[in-house]
Amino acid sequence: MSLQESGEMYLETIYVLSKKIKNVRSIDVVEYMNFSKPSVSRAISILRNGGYVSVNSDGYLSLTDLGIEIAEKIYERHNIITKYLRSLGVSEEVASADACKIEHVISDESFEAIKKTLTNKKRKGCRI
Amino acid sequence: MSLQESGEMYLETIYVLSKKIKNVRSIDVVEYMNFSKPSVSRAISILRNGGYVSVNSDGYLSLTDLGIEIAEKIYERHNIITKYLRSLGVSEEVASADACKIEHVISDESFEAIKKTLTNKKRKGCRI
DNA sequence: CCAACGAGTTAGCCTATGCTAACTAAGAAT
DNA sequence: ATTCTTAGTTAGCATAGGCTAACTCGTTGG
Repeated sequence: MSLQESGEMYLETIYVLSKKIKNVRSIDVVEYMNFSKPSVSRAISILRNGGYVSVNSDGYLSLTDLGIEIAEKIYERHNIITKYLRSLGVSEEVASADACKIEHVISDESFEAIKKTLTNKKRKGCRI
Repeated sequence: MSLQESGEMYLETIYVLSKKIKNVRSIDVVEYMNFSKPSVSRAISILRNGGYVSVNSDGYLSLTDLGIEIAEKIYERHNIITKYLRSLGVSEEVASADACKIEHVISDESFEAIKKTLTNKKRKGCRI
């Protein structure tokens, strides 16, 4: 079972929330994503079945190794693509919103090309 | 009624086919997109209801002004994004496939920034 | 002790968008 | 003229992923 875009978003959200708060619950995901409790509940159970997430007896969510792998990949993409668009002069909000879409659909090849380009820009001290 | 990603793809396809052949029929769209006839049939009728496409008595498809506007926008995005990824060293097939996804989700702001960057690269004669 | 609240689940609806099976209708070919 | 082919439509299935309504269950407070 390969993950859909929405599954990736859930993993990324759990990952991001885990950096902010010690114990992440479904309700935190609900508030962060502005989805309903049933939507999150179902999504989490699908991710649990897929081996991406585990839920302990207190209802705290954690990512499995597989979940972390995917979440980190998406999160890195989000950050790099956002920075890249920022470097082209795009506003913070728009860059982040676009990165949020693009991160799920871009190929490894294109992403690596963008990442490399960004690194080169930095090395040269380019501001625009 | 605002168009979904799939609707944009159908419009773009009709637009592209119109450049190649004089009279575009649903069956041409079927073959081009590799979708089933019923899928295309339904999509066309939705686009017709939305005022994006018209079908004459011979079954030939044409885009309305609104349809052309959207198709041209998406088609331009496809081309510019493809070229841009190519300029970063991405292979033709991957660049085109990624552009096909990104074209539907990127904001005007980010797209214009990319377009401008590409224009600048050209002006400077940069090859990579 | 019992009511209220908070978190999570279940049931079931809705839309979008792919599909197959099976039909219709028009034109071509035997 | 009957049959075959081609294009398009209709009916209905499946999946993904939102939603609300309504339930459970554990904790907390009067």
